[in-house]
Amino acid sequence: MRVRFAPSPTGQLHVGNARTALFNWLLARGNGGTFIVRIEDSDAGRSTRDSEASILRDLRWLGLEWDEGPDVGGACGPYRQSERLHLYESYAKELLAADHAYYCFCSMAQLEAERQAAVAAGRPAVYAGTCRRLAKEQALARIAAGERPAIRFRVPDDRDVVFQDVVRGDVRFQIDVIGDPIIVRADGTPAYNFAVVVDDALMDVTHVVRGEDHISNTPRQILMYEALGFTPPVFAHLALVMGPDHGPLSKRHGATSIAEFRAKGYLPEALVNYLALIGWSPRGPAAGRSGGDDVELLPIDELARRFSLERVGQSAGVFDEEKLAWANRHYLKMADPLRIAELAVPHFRQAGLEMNPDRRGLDFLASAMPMVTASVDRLNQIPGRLTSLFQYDAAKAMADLRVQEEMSADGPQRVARALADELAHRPRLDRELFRSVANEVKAQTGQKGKQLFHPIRIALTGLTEGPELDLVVPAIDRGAELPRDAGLPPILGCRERATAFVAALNQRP
RNA sequence: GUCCCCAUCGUCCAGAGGCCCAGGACGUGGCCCUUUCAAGGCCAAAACACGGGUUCGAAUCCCGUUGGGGACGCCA
Repeated sequence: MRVRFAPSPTGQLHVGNARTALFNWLLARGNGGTFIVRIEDSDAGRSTRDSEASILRDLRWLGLEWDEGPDVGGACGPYRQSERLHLYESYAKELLAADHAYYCFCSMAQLEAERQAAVAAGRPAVYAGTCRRLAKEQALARIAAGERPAIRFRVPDDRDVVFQDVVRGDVRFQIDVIGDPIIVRADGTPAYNFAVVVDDALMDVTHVVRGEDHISNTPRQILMYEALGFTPPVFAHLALVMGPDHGPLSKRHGATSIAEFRAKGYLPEALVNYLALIGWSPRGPAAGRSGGDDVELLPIDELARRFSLERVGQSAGVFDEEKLAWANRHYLKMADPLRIAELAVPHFRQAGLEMNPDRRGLDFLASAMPMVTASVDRLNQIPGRLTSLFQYDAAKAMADLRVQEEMSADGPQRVARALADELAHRPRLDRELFRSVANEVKAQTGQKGKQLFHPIRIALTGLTEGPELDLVVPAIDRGAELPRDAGLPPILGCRERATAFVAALNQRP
């Protein structure tokens, strides 16, 4: 089995295309097949190397490694259409010689007028066939005279085209709605429908899995396979991914490119897992209705093991970022804290916290991850959840109305003072020490439960909400012990915080 | 306009004639847990687009309607 993903390098890798790539990858990996990446850059004007590089980078980031491709080579290269021009040229000659193709001198304006006339008359908007019957000598003469024709494939007119689509079943196209497609443009470059056929055939692609937007190209491509003497591959057309309004997914729905999702702090394994769930389910008929195997969150290898084209759905799916976020939370919790810490660093910087942590700094950040990964959707929310670590300003905290309100009562004030006193003669806190301190404060003030812990939270973090104190407090004091050159912003210890807070408390009107 | 595809809870899926007065997941609501916000646990509401057939029996098969999507490029 040989499958391919063939993006045209004209922009970012979109979630829809990424899903197509993923399904191809799953199919190949689940069947011991070969996954090929081919760059469809036959439109030189729109294709860029930057775009190619970013698409390849995104595919790698998703973990969709390929066996053959532009940068890794392979037996059927080159893998950029722009480097295969000689091949298209030779096959075009072959088609011309066999009269399966002909020169077309029609002007764009003429074509456009014919198209409009056809639509107005209620006829299919296909090429009228003006140059179809042009004698070859005549065509050659016009070329000799300096005209630059395009080359069209001659679609037979005596039969409909029927093919078996793995996800759609039998698909039949009436032949009269298939116009003769251009296979070589006037400038000599190959057109899409022709280049794919030549490439897929020469690369021995056995299964073409692509978006449904290509389904209407399939009959002409099949005709070309036949004219060229190649055996057509198995086709599978995937329903498209839609936006929440059931329209085409677009920027107005929010992020649409893989790069954007990465930038927002989604993990590749979450994106891959979620994408696999649009139009496919790891639950087979075997799962039954009594629940059974209802697991949707699976590692990519397991997805590949279970994947089958036959089980791919036929209807379009709406992209649901909420469900993506759910998958992301899951993988955030599963992931190695050190990895998450490393991934979070750029987000801290983006949030305005300059840092360049070394090993010790990263270990510290990693130690703080368990208290946030459970309560966050994405990496870019981590800094916000951890502000209490790096930013402590007693005066600023006292300026908060909610804080003022809470601290206006006698009980909370006594808690804050007792806490400061207690901390004054204590070493840096770990979890156990913090508990004993809390107990001591409780004994001295008679405050307990919420009355006890909320003031402590405010005094130590300056905030009225945040991660569990049991976790934050030890983290703060671990951070306070970090050497300056660990590459993190300085962290004020709990003792200093409590003292500063009481001072601010005393100063307020 | 022409052709092609699609149609189960708000969303993603399960369902391949009786197992379904339809099952799971996300989201939503409620409850529990809890020093806060979350997380987590439990419970609940929520769908077979419509109309005709076929059949003893249809979410499942057929036809039509409606609705949605896609394609009709010297873009891919």
